[in-house]
Amino acid sequence: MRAVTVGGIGMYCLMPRLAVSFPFYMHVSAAAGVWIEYMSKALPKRSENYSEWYNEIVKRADLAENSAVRGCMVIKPYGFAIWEKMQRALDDMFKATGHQNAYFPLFVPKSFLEKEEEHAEGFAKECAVVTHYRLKANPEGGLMVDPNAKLEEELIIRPTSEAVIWNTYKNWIQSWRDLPLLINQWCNIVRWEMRTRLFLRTTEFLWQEGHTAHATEAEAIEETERMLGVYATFAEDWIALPVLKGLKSPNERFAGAIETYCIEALMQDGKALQSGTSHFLGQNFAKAFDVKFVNKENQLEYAWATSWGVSTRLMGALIMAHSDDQGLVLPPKLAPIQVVIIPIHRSPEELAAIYTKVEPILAELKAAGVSVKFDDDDKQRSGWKFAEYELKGVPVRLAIGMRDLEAGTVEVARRDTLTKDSRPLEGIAEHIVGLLDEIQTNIYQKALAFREENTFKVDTWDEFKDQIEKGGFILAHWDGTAETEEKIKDETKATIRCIPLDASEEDGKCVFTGNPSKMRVVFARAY
RNA sequence: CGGGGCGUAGCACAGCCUGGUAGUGCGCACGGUUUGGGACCGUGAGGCCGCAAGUUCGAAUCUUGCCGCCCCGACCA
Repeated sequence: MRAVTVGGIGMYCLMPRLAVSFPFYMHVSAAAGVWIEYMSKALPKRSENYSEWYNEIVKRADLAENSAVRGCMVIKPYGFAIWEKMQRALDDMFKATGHQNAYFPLFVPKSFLEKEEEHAEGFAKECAVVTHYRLKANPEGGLMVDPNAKLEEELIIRPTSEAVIWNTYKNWIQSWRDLPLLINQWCNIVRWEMRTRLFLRTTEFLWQEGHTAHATEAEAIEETERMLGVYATFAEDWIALPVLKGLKSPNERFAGAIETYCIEALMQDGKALQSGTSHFLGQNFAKAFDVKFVNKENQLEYAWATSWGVSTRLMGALIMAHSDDQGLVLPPKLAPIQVVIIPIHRSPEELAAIYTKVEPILAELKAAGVSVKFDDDDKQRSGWKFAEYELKGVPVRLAIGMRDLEAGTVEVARRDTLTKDSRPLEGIAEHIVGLLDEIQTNIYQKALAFREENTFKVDTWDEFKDQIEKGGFILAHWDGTAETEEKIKDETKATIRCIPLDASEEDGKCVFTGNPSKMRVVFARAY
């Protein structure tokens, strides 16, 4: 990180000395406002260094920071507030589809993890293992692991909970009357990744994992697809993020699954981000953990399983999908603060006068369910606040000063378009409620337009290699073999993101081998 | 695990080549002037210069070893 940030940070540090002569640029916004933007505090530009831009935005918008523990982040209050809003919305959707929350242990005995063979193999390489249960004073100072406190059996810190949960389900499921069993858990998990990035890939992360058991294959598949639908709806309606729904190729399938469904989103740098997965697990786990039930015909059967999850990676998707060079852009539905009101005053008397006008607006907005902050903090000046709330992605900003009091107006600024205009105070709350909806829609439409502009049908290998460098989703024919997929990955770093659920049959030739193909699949480089 | 880079104040860095008062900017504290797009001036606090050993009269600086972090690859939600 250090090497990369030198340019950016170094630049800011030089600024004060050069302030007088340093060029600033103005950009005239579409509606009325003119922005004067001093570059001194600017973020790195997306166009120049996307990943540095991402890292800086996460830190400077106070979302998260690297902790003292390798690969693990501290999610800061502002970032966590966004995550909580995501949790709330998702949790409501889970409940509405009949699920209940429960909690299972952090530790998975090694013998449990071993039981489903593919599952074990898939996760073995990235497990944190607890081998001892006690420390003792080290004669050379500090503490040491007590060699006498070795665990009989190692405990794995859950990389996912299928094993513990299906071991539990064995005791919960006896009859078809016990099914379906629809459980979700919110928790943290650990996957020992080689390289980590805030929110996108951390050693420990927060997620939710749904684990359901069903009496029939059809029911389980229906559940898998239902939850994929929930994820897609959440992504589109809340994150304002258009997603492709599809199936993973066998190579990319979850370890232990018969079929993995996913939602895939396109980020502004042209890379794909897997944003959620829903797995049809067949009877694999029921067999591994001996979960049988008596069906209506009084016959013993193995239960059918699904699991599905989304993680704090969604925060990464949220940031990368919408934000700009001024900072975060939050969809109103997930913004911890939807509206900020900034008074512009010189004295306590002026502030008091402003507040008499602001108070009813605050009340009206709160009554309408809008989260609004009146920032009369005297320690910062208004200009500083403008920049700060832009950095933090607050969707709507109102500024009100003495000029407005005289004119009976208020300045309304939109974060998504960076426009501002002056409006009458009269009826402002109602206007804002409508504006928040408009912003939510606009952000989604913008992201959708971006994805459409960056989705390409490609039919030749040369075109493919060329386009993959430029980024975006590539729709291409594939012969359906793992070998071809592997070779394409080796040559281009592109993977099959998904086989779209809504793809129509179309005869064609595999872009790599020329073998016959019935359908286009989606290729991209991915996070 | 392979290849690069870096550890000096809360943060970002300079100083090291050529050994001898520990420096700059941001931030922080106090005071004043300011306040419609990241204010300015003044004063001040803040350091085991990653750790250990060595060379030397003397080490942030030279040597050796260790530890940690970051970036690029392989692995992944």
